[in-house]
Amino acid sequence: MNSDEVFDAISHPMRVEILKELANGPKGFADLKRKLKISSSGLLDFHLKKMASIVTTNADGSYILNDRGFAAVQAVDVVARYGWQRRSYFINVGMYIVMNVYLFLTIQHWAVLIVFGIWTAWIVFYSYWTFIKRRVRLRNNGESKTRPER
Amino acid sequence: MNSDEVFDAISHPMRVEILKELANGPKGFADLKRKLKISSSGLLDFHLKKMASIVTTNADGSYILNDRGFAAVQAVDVVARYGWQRRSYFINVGMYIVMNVYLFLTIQHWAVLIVFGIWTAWIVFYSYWTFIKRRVRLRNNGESKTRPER
DNA sequence: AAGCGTGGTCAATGTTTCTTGACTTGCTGG
DNA sequence: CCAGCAAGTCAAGAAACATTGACCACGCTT
Repeated sequence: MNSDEVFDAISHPMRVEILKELANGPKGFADLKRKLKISSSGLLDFHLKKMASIVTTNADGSYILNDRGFAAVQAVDVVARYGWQRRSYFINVGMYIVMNVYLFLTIQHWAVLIVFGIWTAWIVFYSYWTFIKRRVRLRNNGESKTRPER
Repeated sequence: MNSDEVFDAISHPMRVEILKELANGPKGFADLKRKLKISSSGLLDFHLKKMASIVTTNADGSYILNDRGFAAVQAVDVVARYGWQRRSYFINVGMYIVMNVYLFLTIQHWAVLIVFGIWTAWIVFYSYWTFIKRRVRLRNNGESKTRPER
């Protein structure tokens, strides 16, 4: 999926508003105009045209998001929600440790090894995903401050 | 986190390139210039200034991403990777079913109920997250086609 | 001390994007 | 049958963005 187009389509505050409106279901032209308090039809038309790569129309002519549109909704979400991934990682790993220790102590059965093995594989993959691919950091690195204005 | 600024900062192909470069570690000015094959210093300066909300400098003056910058990296990733979420959902649920049936048949022990209970809770939450919050769809809904050019 | 590399700034200009407001077309209720 | 609304289109101007190229200051090295 070519992301340039998608980010172009959501790089204006009004378009992000439109995206959020459409994430809640199909909306007609006048409907969007009212909800976003846009006085000019031309303006809404302009922005809808800029969003052509993520918005389509359904059978009755209402605007809806296509797959890339929903991807865009998620992108907005990810940006708004960044910081929680660290926490959910610790919850996940904590659960892994507690549950496996518990199972080992309570059940003496070889099948527990299967559960343990698969769960361990999952945690290894999840750690790789979190820290290597998604570059979530345990704490901030040598970041100092924003570039000084001169 | 105000997402408008973040999407503004990555709404140009060159800035996405810069983002990807910086995701691999700190880079100096001339370093970025070489890697991205930019001939003009002014151009790089312009784009780095547009990215001020997601890029900062570290102690030795190299450019690095801040937290919002890494969120942006993820946003790019999410857009590029949309479509895999459906698949990973099915893999996850499939694993849940196979493993629990297997455990029930192999181990006759009440502690299996604990595993089953927690795992079920997780699957319910995961389904909610996937379909309600992230709006991943099992198949396309009444989407017809892109808005016709007139 | 002259030249080179790093790490920029700034003004000017061309290109795009945004916004406004006037206009069109088709349908519907009174 | 015509007023009014939905759903737009389009031209023109203002504002923002992208790019170029000239310039500057510092440190190193030969």
